[in-house]
Amino acid sequence: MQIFMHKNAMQMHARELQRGLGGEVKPHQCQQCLKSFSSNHQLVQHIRVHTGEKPYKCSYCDRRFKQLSHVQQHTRLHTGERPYKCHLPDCGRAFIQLSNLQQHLRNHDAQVERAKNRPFHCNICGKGFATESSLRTHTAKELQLHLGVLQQHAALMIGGATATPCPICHKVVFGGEALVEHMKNTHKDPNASGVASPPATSPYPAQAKPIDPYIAKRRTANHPCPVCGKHYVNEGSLRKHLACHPETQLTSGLRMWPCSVCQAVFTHESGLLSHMEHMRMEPKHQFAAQYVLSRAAAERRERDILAAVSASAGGSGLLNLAPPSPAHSDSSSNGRLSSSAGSEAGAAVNKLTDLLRSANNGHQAYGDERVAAIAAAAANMMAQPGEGANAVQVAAANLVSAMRQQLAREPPPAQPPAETPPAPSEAALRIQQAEALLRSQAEALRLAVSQAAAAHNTEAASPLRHNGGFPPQPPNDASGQLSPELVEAFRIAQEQRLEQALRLHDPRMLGFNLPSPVQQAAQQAAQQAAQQAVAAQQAAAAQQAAQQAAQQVAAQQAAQAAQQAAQAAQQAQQQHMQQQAAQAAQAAQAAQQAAQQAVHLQQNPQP
DNA sequence: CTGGGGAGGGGGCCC
DNA sequence: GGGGCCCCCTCCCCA
Repeated sequence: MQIFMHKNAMQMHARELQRGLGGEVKPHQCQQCLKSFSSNHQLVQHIRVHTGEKPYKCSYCDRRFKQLSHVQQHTRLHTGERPYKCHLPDCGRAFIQLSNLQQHLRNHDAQVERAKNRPFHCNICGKGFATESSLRTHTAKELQLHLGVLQQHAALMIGGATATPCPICHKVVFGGEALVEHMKNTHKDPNASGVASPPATSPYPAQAKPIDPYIAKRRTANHPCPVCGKHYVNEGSLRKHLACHPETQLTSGLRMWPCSVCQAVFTHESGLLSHMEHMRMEPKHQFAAQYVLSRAAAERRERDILAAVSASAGGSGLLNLAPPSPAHSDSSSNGRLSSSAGSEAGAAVNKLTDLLRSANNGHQAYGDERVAAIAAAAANMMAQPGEGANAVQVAAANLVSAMRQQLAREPPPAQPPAETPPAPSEAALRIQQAEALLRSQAEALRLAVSQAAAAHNTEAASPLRHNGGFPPQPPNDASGQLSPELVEAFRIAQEQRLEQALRLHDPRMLGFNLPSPVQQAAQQAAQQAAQQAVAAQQAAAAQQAAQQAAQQVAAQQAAQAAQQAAQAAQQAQQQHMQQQAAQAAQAAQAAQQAAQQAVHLQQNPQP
């Protein structure tokens, strides 16, 4: 590039010299501006500047130009041809004009220079800062904005691989059937199929009559972002905008592995890992590389540990649930407890599984193993003998309550008639939301377990207490054995945490040893985690109290308490007091759960 | 406000 | 002489 620039500069300089020294005669002068040209052809071309004449017309649209070359350049807008490609690794951008590529290359150089001057990078948005203090200021100021972005990402992640953008309007629908419905209803396409379009070499959808991107752009701002819905007048603006939505790579059900630093995308995890390995010393990639590589290593360790735990504890769990791994589940068991379980907890799990299945509206394969495993784990803990209710049991009750509430949630009041059941996409979305909720509940459960273990500090406590709720090794004796369902529940919680850490590029969530510049941030994160644990404990205590009160007094009082707590939660939410709202909501949940249990006890008095 | 890409247009050179 | 191509500047829009 440097050579190129020098060449151009030298050419320009040579021309100026030639003119300045009078080496070239320019007999053709414009009568309006008195400019001189060496040929009549150039003069005629120039005069069009004054007359406004545009003799060259685009064959694709109505635009006209003064020079033929400008038509040719413009035509690339219609054909999509981008002959000037950036040769730099991990870029691959292409341009219609060479000058745009040259400017782009200059921007690359400028970026490298800025990266040198700004070595402190935000783990979330990637912005660079010259000093650590300015980075801290940014982190404190932009936290709300970051949270918004992360929530947006999380919303799409709930959709996961079933989130499919419409090839015409780019609206995101969930599932192939929903896409078919959307194509029929919105685009009047009777031949719509849910099959994703083949990988397009062009950024525009493959159709019998291709859409002219330039015409489309000139007509209206009809380039909607499939994630946030904002519209852009041209493809470039949308593509630029899409850089802030890495999850838009999740099209056609094919999982992609994007680098959040340089926007490079890989079709396999190994590609991303080798990319990070290669870029780990580059300043902008430094943090992201460390976390991505660490996450991959941690996941490998997890898989090994789980395999060891399953091998040693398999079949000896309190609940004889089929192992959660898809490889071990089949259509006959389908996550349902065997009849040998026979316990009340087993019945509860079976009921929950049925609820899941009915709410799933026929999509039985979706997440059955996971949610059934969580339910089994929760019921398992509830059924364990102990000295009264403890935090773990209460948290488990909370989990089950949340599942019941989520699964019993009715569709919106304006229900369609019975002959027109809700669209499969809605049902699938509800299930996905339910799973997201259950995952967060599993995380809360993990916190409650570790908090309870730390508080009581008993020797008989679960082996979870020293490692954040995740069982790292097989138990030593039969009394300390964990059921595979419980292992799965905690594995899911851990997996969720890892996903968050990956998306945040935040080492604090992984608990790794950190380099000194980020230790302070890690301490802050640890404090926040401790606060969360305290909040969980408080909520659990409130639940416990409500549960006991309901059992001792009456279901009516508990129901009243639940109503009051729900009102408090609503009030707190209105005041944007999210933490208080969460606690109140948990209390409400617990009270409701207590009410249900009290009713159950009244109806089924136990000996 | 700044950075970056898209796009239009003027002018020069080569064949 | 004219067509074709290239270089470069500039403005606009968007994040």
